[in-house]
Amino acid sequence: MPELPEVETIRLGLKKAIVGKTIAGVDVRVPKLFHGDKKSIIGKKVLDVGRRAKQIIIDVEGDNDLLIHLKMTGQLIYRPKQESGVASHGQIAGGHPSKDWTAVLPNGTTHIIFDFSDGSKLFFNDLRKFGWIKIFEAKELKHKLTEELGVEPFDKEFTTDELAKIISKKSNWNIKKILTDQTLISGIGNIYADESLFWAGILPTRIAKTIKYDEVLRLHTSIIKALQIGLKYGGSSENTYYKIDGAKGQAQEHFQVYAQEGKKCKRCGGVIQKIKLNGRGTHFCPGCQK
DNA sequence: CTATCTGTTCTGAC
DNA sequence: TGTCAGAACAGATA
Repeated sequence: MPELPEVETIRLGLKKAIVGKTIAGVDVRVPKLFHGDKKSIIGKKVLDVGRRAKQIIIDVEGDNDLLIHLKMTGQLIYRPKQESGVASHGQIAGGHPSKDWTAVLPNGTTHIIFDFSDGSKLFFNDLRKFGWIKIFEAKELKHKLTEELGVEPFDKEFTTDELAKIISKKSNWNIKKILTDQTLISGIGNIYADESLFWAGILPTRIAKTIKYDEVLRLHTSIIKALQIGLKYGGSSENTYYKIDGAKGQAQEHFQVYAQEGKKCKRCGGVIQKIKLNGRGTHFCPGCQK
C-alpha cells in the first residue's frame, strides 16, 4: 500500500478537492470493499480530510465518518465535473489498452464511486481488492485509531528516547520488523523502512538489543528524513500509486536502496543487495550499513 | 508456461 | 504467546 508519504500526499490533495462538498451518492460496485450504511453519509457535507498511519479519514457532517485503507494497490482519483472520464494529463493510445489505470474512469479496477453535488466524482480503484472503505461512528473511530496504532513519526512525541523505548520493548526482533509494525510506529512500510535504515547506516537484519544509543539517534533522524523525502516528491509511483489528479509521484527517483538491487550505491559505490526478511523484499548497501 | 514479484495486514497452525 | 506461512487478489516480470 501506499505508505505515510503517499497517503499524506493523497490527503492533502483530497482536502483541497472535497472539503465543503456534499456527498450526493455512493455507487458501491464491489460490496465486500464497503462496510456500513451509505445512507448515513449521503446528503452530508465533507468537513475535513485526515490521516492516521496509512489510512485516510474523511470527516463527514453528523455522527459518521469514513475510514479508507488503500492496502497495496488502492487509489483515490478525483475528477472535477468538466473532465469526468478522461484524465487531463494522459492520452489514450489509440487501440492499445492503457497501462495507466487512471486514464479512463471508471474502469475495471473502479469499485466505489462517490458523487458530489457539484458534479465532481471520487473514484476508489483497487487492482487487487485488498483495500476498503468503512463507515464508523466518529467516537468509536477515534478510539479505535488511538488504541490500535503506534506513534506518528511526525508527532512531537516521537523522540529519540521514545524510539529507544520502542526498540527495547522488542529486544529479539530485527529492526526492520519494528519499523514496519503499525502498533509500534505507524506509517512506515516496506519502502521507507529500507530507506530509513540506509540513511541510518543500520542493517535491516540487526537484532534490536544490539543497537547502540547513537544508532537509535541516527535512526530517529533517518526515519524522518526518509519520510520527508517521500512527501517532498509527492510519494513514490514505483507501482500503482497515483496522486488524486492521476499524476505520478517522483519519490522513486530519490531512492537510495529500494528497488536499486544490483546498482551502485550513490554514497559508497558498493553494490546494493536484496534479500528476503520477514517475508518481504529487503534492500540495503553492505558498504554503508552495518 | 511456470515461478516469483509487488507500496499491506489479518488469520490460523504450530 | 510468539512466529510464520498463507490468505485475501490481480497483474507484471524473468
